[in-house]
Amino acid sequence: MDLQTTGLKITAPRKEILNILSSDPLSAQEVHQLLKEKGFNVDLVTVYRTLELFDNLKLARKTQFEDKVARFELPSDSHHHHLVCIKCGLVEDVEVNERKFVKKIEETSNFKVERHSLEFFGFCITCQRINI
Amino acid sequence: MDLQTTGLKITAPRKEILNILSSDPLSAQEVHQLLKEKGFNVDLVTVYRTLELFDNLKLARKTQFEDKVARFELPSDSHHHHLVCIKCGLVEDVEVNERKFVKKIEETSNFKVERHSLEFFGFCITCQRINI
DNA sequence: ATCCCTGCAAAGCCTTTGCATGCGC
DNA sequence: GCGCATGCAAAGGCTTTGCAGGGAT
Repeated sequence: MDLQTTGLKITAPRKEILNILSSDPLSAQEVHQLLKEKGFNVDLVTVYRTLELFDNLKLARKTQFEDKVARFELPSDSHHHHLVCIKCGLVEDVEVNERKFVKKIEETSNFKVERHSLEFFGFCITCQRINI
Repeated sequence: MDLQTTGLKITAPRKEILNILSSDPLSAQEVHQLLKEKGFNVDLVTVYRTLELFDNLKLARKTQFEDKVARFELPSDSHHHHLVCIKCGLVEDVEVNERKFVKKIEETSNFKVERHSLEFFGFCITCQRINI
């Protein structure tokens, strides 16, 4: 769904935030910082509200890692997961085919699985070399 | 590791908190509430500190779901994951053999995976029947 | 003109920190 | 008695809410 078809307004902050989003999950604060660097002074509250809106409209997807800040990324066609570097914070996308798991779990547990989260934490290639 | 061998002290709050913990992941606030119900008035801050301590000593394991509150459970011998009911909040343990995934990911991505999180969200059997 | 959107301020919630008192060893 | 543990108060960080002014349609 996009903004026009819902009767919602296309505004400068919304356009800029949508531009900044990518397949890398960004926190509201990071988006806010990036906006500032580009010369757009948008209130942090507006960033939060806009990201929440985008998530509702499925223009973005909200994810949550261990660090308890919410992150937002553009939804990609393929369902994917993340590799999060514990040291430098780098986030890489990774594809995993976990349908079998979900199916098996539904069969053995009587749970109806709606969604799942699967994230990997470790060291990216750079940080492995730098030696902790 | 246990308290004695580390030189740490065995106190009433620590004993009670350890008693309350189970394989169900509980938040600090929930532990605090349960203590109160049992007649133990332990400060919420103490609960936070104790749970953090237990996690460090591996007496408990800290996990984090989507709701951004940390939860603590007794570590079971088997590495397991959770089924979280979106409606009633019930948490069930589930075992999944995901070693193959981790191995494959390390091979294809150059990431060194230290740990991962895998949680499933859906509807428990009761809430499926009650009809949302 | 209408209603939505934004910014500012403030509050809410979970969690952490500082400090003096208290308790286990 | 020493040093860690606790309680109380307060702060910190992320996020949400209230409200009035400004802007898109």
